[in-house]
Amino acid sequence: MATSNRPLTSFFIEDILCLREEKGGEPSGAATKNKPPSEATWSADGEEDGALLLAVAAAESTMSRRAERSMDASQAASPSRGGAKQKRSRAAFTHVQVLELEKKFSRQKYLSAPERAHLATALRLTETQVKIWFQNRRYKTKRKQLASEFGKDCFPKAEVSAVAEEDLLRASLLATVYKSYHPYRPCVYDLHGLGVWRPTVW
DNA sequence: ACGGTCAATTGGGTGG
DNA sequence: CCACCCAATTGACCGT
Repeated sequence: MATSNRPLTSFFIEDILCLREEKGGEPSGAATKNKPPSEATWSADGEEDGALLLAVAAAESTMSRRAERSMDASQAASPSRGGAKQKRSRAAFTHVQVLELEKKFSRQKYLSAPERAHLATALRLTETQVKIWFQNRRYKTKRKQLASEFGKDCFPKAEVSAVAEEDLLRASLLATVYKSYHPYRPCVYDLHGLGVWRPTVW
């Protein structure tokens, strides 16, 4: 049961706000029985942090209207513990947050605990949020892939693989981000010749 | 209105 | 137990 994991998930936003204030503090309860950082494999990721934090900071000033409203709503619905039923809040991650999550996901579908903690801190999300995002993302990818494979039977020539489809998705996401924040350069997303990202488009 | 998207929840399973 | 996973569902929010 997830409840053992996170009993009061409706207070996620509160956690985020706490994180913002305490700067990297652990969200209370849940998912934070951290293993020792033995598996802290920050080979290439360490050097991204600067840019990452910059990007997140920048994103905060150019936060999407949707996310902004979401935050406002969550604050308005600040929990009166023990009172009436809490209206479930649904956080809307900023473009940059999603972008960084996507970027990470494109390289690895699973995160170790330290990796998750690191990413969560960098993006100012809770570890649980990062975990759930990856969970949902994997499931989404799988569904898409199954759908496209099923579609292939009906339309054998439709070789638009799930991967290519996702590239398009990312590309459009990138477009949105860069339109709203130019200094965050797309060259960051060139995946060492993997051909996943096409910064030259920009 | 309404359908789509997506973060969050639920429930069942696995491994250490 | 606990943390994590997948799969499915729920519910808030958005564009139309």
